[in-house]
Amino acid sequence: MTTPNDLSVGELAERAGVAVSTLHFYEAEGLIRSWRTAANHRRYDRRELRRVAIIRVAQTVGIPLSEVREVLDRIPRDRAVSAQAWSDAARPWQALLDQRIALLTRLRDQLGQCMGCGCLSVDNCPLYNPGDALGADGPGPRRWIARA
Amino acid sequence: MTTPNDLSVGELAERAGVAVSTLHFYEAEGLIRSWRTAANHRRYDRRELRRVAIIRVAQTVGIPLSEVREVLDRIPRDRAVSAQAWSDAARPWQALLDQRIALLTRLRDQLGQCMGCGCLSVDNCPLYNPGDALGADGPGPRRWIARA
DNA sequence: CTACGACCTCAAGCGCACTTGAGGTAAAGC
DNA sequence: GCTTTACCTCAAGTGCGCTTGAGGTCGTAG
Repeated sequence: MTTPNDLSVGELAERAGVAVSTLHFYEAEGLIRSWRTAANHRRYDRRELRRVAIIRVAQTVGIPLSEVREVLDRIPRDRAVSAQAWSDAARPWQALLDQRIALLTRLRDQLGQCMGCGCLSVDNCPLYNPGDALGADGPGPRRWIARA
Repeated sequence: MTTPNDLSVGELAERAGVAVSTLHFYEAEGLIRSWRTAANHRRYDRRELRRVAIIRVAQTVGIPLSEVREVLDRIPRDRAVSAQAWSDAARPWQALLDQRIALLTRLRDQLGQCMGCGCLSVDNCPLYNPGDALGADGPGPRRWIARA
């Protein structure tokens, strides 16, 4: 049983729209935090809901969890957080979004033309600039994020 | 040695800005095609360069290779392809880009506010709508693609 | 008293998009 | 002849973001 101010995993999962296993995972990754009941069950402060929501939004934008953690780590848990502080935390992501929107707009406007004209190549295509968007080295899936 | 009209893997890799291993991979996945010399070396028609370029651009936008293949498969190799045909092939991706740009714009304009106001939740946040963008089921990384 | 559901842990699996490594061939340059 | 370089194959590894499975605990309802 939970009070109106703390949530079980099941409850948090439902309210946040994610699987219980996902919350376990986020917690193991240090993105959210819980304490335990006598029965060793997790309890979450209601405010963790906001963190989960932010994680999901960031995922939508393609921000890796490691970066989400960096942002979340700067937000204190022991005291009230002003709306301003949250907005400030979101600032770097807004810049990222700006870049990303610009890139996609460029792609949209030129894709048909470029595919048609055959100009696509490393040297001379206005779109095809690998360093621009696909910077990741090493194995694993390429991430599309347009990094600064 | 290659004639001006066909390329070795190394040449194609350099001109396309990808690793040789990537070309091997794309070929195994049926995205590009080659024939072999007497020494069992791959030779690519120059036009494969355009295919590789398109694959990379699609990757930038986050389109999975399976879908890229579907598009490429509709483009004939045995005859000249009109600019119009290429543009037509790009059409579904343009629609996707439109959606994606709209989503990101929405995010950019509301992220700071939403993070600040604490409205983020499944029920009532204008941004936080999981079905909207994170539709993938099952294991594996979530893809952010806003699917139609 | 037993069944049920919700929770727990830990290890392993999965899908994608590649890369890396081991072991080998074939032609070209010194 | 020897070395270098470019290529070949096939199997296995990598990183991310989770899910799945096996095996177990706890507390309430019937």
